[in-house]
Amino acid sequence: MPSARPPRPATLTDVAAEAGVAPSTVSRAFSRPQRVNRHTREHVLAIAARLGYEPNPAAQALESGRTRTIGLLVPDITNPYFAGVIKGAERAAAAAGLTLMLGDTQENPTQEEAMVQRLRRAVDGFVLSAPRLSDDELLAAADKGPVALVNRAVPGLACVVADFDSGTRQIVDHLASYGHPSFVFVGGPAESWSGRRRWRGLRTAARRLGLEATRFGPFQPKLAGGPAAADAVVASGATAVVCHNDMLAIGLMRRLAQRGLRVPDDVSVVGFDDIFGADFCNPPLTTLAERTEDAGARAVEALVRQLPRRTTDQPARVLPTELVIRASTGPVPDRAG
Amino acid sequence: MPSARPPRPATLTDVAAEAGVAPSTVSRAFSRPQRVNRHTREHVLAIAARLGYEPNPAAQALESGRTRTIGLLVPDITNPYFAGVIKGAERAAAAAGLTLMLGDTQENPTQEEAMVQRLRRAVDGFVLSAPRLSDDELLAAADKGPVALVNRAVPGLACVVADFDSGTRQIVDHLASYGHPSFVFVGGPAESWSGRRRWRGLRTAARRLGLEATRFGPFQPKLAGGPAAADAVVASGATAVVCHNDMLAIGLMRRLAQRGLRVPDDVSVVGFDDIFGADFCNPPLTTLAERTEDAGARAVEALVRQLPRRTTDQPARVLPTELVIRASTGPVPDRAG
DNA sequence: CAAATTTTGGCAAGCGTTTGCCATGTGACC
DNA sequence: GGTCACATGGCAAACGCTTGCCAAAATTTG
Repeated sequence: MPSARPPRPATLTDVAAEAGVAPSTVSRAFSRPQRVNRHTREHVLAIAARLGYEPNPAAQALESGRTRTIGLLVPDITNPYFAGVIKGAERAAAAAGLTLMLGDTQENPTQEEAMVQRLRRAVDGFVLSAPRLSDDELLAAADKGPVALVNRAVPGLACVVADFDSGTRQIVDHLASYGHPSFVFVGGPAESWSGRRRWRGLRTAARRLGLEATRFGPFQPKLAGGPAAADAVVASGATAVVCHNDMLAIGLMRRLAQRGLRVPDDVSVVGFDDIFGADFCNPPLTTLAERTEDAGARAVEALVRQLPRRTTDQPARVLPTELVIRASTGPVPDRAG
Repeated sequence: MPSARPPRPATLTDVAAEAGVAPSTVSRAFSRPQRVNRHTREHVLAIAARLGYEPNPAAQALESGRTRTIGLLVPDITNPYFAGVIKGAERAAAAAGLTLMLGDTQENPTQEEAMVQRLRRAVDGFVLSAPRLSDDELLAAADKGPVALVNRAVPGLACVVADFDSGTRQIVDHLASYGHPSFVFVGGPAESWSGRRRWRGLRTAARRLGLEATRFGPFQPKLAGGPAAADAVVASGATAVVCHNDMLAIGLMRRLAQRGLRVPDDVSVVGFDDIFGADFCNPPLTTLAERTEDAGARAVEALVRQLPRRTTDQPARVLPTELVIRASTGPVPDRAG
């Protein structure tokens, strides 16, 4: 063994020299196994293993243009809803040999745009979860590279969305069955597509069943948005509230409790997402469950599918939703007067 | 304007040609502003802006060896504790112009090792949150590149840890003040350094105050670990329980409720972390709060500090903890017999 | 057995930057 | 007016890998 082992990490060239073949052969032994004789390949692989060779991703990316990395942007990492999406995406990405670059856009369209810009050259594509960007901006982004959307449908783009039509109908059915003549929808950010979708579904279902639906908001889709929403609800005298998401619903319930209102005796509360915590808050929250990990995983898969070449048409993948009835909803209160 | 705008993204060379300078000048205009005449620089920058030039990160990484990216590995993304760490790390990384690569190790040392291996060449350094690897393995990893640890202290490595000594003392004081003669510690994974640290602190504090402390476990540090832990606790007849973390504590409380035990009337429960949900579960959980976002941010800062050159010595940064007393703890029950 | 075909491996040209080194221009200093 | 130092810009060699193209070898075909 004449050649000294270099102190720096072994390169493909080192392996080639040690194995007595050309660098191209080593490269192909890894990336196009069938392009090289089995015997040669095994020899090369053995040498590579002995030298502890690991390809330099930067060099690979430079030449091939592929980074084996995808960007995942979420509005708020600390919202357990997105934690689920991240987990699912991470799993699917790992399965595809891809690495995840994570960005927290802080519910901010400007920030989102900036992150897409900044990461664009560093990733092979984006999964955008609940993006706050406009359709046009999203389309523009998709023009420069593969994109998959979670809970946002834009014609022509790969989308994974929850089945809000059926879900909102379930919610309204549930409320109607308890005798509520009306409800208020506590809305989230105006830019939220899923928020608009939820409201649309609720309103349609309400009309069909003869309930009256009112929309309040916008409110921050976090615990912190709850108090303001709760106060508006109290002032309105509503008997039932559907909140933009569980964070808001939980924040609202806490404020309601502070103000002496009982859930569900005085007010029924429904959320969206079925996040971690929805089943052990007090009372346990009735909410529309979404398969968040699936959503993340499906989005990555959709992205992977367009990685080699962009496919022509991408049908929106819609995920089932399911109303989880817990203790935060109940019959309409019997208020004399 | 003689040169046609290329359809592909503009490269540094394009900018150089258009500006009538050498590529090296363009490069320096960006990376070493003071190395080039102000007039020239402004001209170059203007051309670059007009051409929409953005440096190719792969090419930069290849030549410079720096990727402007750091890896963040956590045991479980869906644990809100780590969501906080991630958020803080993301913020600090963005502030330093760095991007985060995220990995979920699934509480699995093997997985953790594999991810470090896989990402090593793609990042400038790692933040390892609650790593399950052994000290030696961690040291070995640090030998190949910068590393910062969260809630794990290894001599010679940059560490950010919560102040468990003071924290555990607060817990035991609290329990003692309620008259509990003893308590059990419901332990998490054996590989968890912070778990060992917590137990050590509790035991020491217990001895000092004349309480008896027993350790159960290991249990999974998730909601799912709660039932088994609860049953063990019930069987033991303990009046107070300190859990490895809040997830476990909440899972345990739910099981306790199912079995007809009231918290805190029959059993007091204390957790660690003060995660999202700890304040609105039923009853609200007494727990040791940790500044998770700070922890993430500090770790990234410590990492950034060793990015240009490794510093000689890294004192562990210790973060304050604070006991949040809520409703899950109370006086020792008055059990006749 | 020669010709045609398929495998297999090597050559060399990049991919888009950074950076060490050198050449020039400019002003300062004596 | 000459010497020096410094500011500025260019040259060219990497960085480690991929890939189009070609040649040699092996295999099939007529």
